[in-house]
Amino acid sequence: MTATDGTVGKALDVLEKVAERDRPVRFSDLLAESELPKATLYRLLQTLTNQGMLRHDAETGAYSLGVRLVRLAHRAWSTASLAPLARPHLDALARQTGQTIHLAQLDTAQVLYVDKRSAETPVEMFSQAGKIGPAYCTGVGKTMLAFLPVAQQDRLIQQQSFHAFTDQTLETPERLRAELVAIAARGHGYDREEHEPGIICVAVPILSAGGRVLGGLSVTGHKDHVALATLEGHLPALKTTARAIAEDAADWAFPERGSEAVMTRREEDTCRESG
Amino acid sequence: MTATDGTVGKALDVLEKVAERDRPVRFSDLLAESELPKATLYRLLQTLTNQGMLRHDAETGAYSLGVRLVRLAHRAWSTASLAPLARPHLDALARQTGQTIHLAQLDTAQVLYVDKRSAETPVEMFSQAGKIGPAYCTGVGKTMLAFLPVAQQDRLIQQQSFHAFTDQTLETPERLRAELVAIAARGHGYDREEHEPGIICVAVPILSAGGRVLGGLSVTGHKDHVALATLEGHLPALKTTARAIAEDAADWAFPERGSEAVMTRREEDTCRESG
DNA sequence: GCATTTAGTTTCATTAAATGAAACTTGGTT
DNA sequence: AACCAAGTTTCATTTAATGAAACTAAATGC
Repeated sequence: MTATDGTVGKALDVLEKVAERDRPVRFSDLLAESELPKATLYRLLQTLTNQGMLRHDAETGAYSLGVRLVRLAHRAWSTASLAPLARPHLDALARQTGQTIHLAQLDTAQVLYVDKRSAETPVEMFSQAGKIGPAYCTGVGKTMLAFLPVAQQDRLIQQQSFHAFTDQTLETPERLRAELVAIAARGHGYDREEHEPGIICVAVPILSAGGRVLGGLSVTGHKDHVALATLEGHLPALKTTARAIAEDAADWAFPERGSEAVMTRREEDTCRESG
Repeated sequence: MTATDGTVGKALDVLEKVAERDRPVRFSDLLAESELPKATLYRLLQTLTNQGMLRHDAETGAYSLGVRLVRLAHRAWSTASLAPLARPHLDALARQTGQTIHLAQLDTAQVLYVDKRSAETPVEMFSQAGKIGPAYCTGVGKTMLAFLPVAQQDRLIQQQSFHAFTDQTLETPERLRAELVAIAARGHGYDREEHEPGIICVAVPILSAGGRVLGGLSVTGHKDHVALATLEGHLPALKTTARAIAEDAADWAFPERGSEAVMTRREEDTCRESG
């Protein structure tokens, strides 16, 4: 991001710029907010369009994300995210707790919600997921940070913006660090209206056998409807679910180094029963 | 793809290579199937990892798709595909017909299924969608091809592989071309077990006001369970749905050049009610 | 209807970055 | 201990990216 990473880095930045907007963007718009000189940006856009990562509407002249990205998206979703594998576990947890469940992973210094389940809207996948949030003031965010190796933790703390969303938000690296120590000692984290007034949650980390942070899991509620103590009551279920997800992830990640083993879990990527 | 497009093209090819496998890939595996020299591949992988497009597991040394791609996924999905916008329409159509519905778009010469709805599994989004299939032997594929400008149509026909999935598969460009003419004249296409034995479908194109192919829509069934005539009976509903989707897409794509207008449809990309 | 601005595209000498052969390091084998 | 395989680094060479500026096309103003 900062260390531009050559041409590829620039190209990906451009891609990101297009992705940020949720409407097609014209060349000049991108040019305005980009450091890049006209010709460079132009050629990058051409390349990305060529590659199917962007689409260029001939009529309006606007760029939008391309279908190739959508295809990669599916792959990324089912390979890199815990979501598909965690699905049944989240379903069970949602049913059991009757509360809103979040499944998150770290995207550099931010929290990426990869799935969300609420009691009311039973199965709502990609529509709700895919969103990002701050790490320093959310239950899952802080909890994931808490279980990171110190070096990485320090780096990410420095990257936090420490905006005071509410009067409960931890506003300094020091306070956050203290909180992380407490979370690590306790084994789970809280969100006490630090991001949004009224919203509270209890979160646990999803850890690999080696102790690596795979993701975070939380039960969330509004304090007018549910007490923090009630949410804490779901801790055993949360922990069981987190462990179950971690186990499934381990089975999947590398069953036995190098073998092309079983492959039961995911269907082929070509659409059968086509139409 | 063929015209490597410089460094960016190569980097994206590498990304694709990783995406193809549904397990983490080791450096040597990629090296084996790549044209690129060791050092070049190595640096590209580093760059992509740096950029968050890939993840590199320190323990196993394997590469997998990164979370940044998952985040882009959400964006691509909700921006570049018809899926989110078509959702309510598909729900209605599925309810009305009681059959399996496919929503597809063209990804270069292939069909990309962006959503699928079946009577049995009511809402199943990303898990089922995102898959790709051949254009020359699926209902949606042929139908989309049929409504393309000739130049593009010719180009894409040349890119078809014409593998005989079943004994019904159209095996030559000539036969396909004849079929496309018939589809264009008729306004809708069929799949008569051309891709999978037993699977039949009726498909219509989703066309913009200007006649551009936005996507394809189909009702699919197994011939043991439903007659082609029955599926044809759903044609009015299919057409209505296709038109409705096209209209929504038009409204969305460019409401009034350059204005930052209404923006009612999609929520902000940051997660509220966080957890 | 002509001049002018704005948006997008192309050119080309310069410069920076990608390249890849080979050397090196690391960890596991026989 | 010698060997081998996998991954990483080096560095002179080559190639491709760069960006200022010129150009074109369309839209807008006078």
